[in-house]
Amino acid sequence: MTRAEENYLKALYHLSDHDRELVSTTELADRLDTKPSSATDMLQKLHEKSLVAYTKYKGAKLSTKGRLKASQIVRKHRLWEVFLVDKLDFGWEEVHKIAEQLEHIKSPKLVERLDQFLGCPTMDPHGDPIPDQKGQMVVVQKSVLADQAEDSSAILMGIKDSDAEFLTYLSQKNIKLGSCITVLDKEPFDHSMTIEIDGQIHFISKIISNNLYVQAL
Amino acid sequence: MTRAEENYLKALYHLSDHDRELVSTTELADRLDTKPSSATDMLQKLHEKSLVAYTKYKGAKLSTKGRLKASQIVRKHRLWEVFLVDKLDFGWEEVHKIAEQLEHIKSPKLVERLDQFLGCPTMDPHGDPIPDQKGQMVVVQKSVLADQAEDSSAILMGIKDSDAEFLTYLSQKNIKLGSCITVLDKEPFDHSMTIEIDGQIHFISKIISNNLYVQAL
DNA sequence: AAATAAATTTAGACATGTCTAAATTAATAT
DNA sequence: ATATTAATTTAGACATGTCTAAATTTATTT
Repeated sequence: MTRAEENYLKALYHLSDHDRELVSTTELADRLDTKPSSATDMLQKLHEKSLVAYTKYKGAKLSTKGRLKASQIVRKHRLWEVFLVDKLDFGWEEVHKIAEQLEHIKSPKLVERLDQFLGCPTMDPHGDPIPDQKGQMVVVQKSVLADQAEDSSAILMGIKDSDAEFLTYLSQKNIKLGSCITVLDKEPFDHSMTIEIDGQIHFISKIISNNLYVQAL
Repeated sequence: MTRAEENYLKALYHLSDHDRELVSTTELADRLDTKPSSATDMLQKLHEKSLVAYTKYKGAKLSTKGRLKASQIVRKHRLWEVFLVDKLDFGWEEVHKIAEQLEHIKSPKLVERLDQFLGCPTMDPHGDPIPDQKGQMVVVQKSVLADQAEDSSAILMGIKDSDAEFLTYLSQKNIKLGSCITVLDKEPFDHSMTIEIDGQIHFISKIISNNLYVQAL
């Protein structure tokens, strides 16, 4: 298993996460910041290895074997993120890039020892679930802050699109996983809202509120 | 910096450690389990990058820049080894192969955070010194158990050639860093010796006693 | 249903790092 | 000092993963 192969499997895993049946070469190429022709080459290779079901001009999806392999990479990625945040005091916006390297370390024993060392966490620092060795993970009801009713409260459970910039934005506003958010006001016009967190008032746009997973109280 | 380049720098670092002035392509190739022609190619490339001083048909040695780079890789290798042994309870014979992967992770911040997390250790699990950010490390008097006088005692400080098989052998005999070793008898014939560790008697050959660094008491 | 547009694949090229086999240089022996 | 041997380098090839440009297939439009 080369690093490139692993990256393609992981990309397919995430793209088919949102229940798209088949992933196109263009989507895949965009995700991996490469060209569709490169994606084609790799899909053919992964198909040969029975990790991907690929039909010319149609698209690709992971085989059972491929999905398991991908989930193990995601497992490693998220466990290392927990390590970086919980043990080395990194901010949640810093860990993704480092975990992208660490996820390729090959040692099943290391993964399981790390898992135990961290207390077998089920969620990573962004609220994403950590698959177990078999690829299973806890399923959480994902509702989005944007859909929360006025004058109701909710706990921040996860970040939908956790890119570094957005995470920094949240940190600056002292918004973190587990924070209790109260919706004070919703503007019907642009769907922006006024919220309260730890006694502080914030105005957030719909783009923001749509990116925050919450659990209603 | 590619992984291959890093491996060549590290190999040069270790080979010139024992104060050989120039390293030959054959030595380098042997160490990296590759062919001399490949070593030549890489040496020319590293010379271009001013990481290595290389003269055709003569040999190569690290430049100041190259040595610093190499020491940083060794630093990472040894810090990760400490992590694996101290935090994840790996045996000292298991960690080398995993650390060979971890040493290539690129994140200066990670290295320094890890260092602090581990309590800024100066030695790795095999008793080898850990270079600091500038490549400096503690210099320890290295005497070898073989040179220890009869009826004297010494503390095990390090392993000269710490390959996995040898380390497993030592673990089985309950010999570890810090163990107090008393030389009961030295056989002048083959230089084998009888030693006592934690009340247990062992007979060891000169090959073994030559591989154990000790500090006399 | 044919023509155009968009997506996808193929062909051929390049970079990296490796190899084998041949050529060259250095070391050794007579 | 020359011949032979050993070490080293060069030349040309291959595998991986990428690219651009051209060819092909699918989707869309009229």
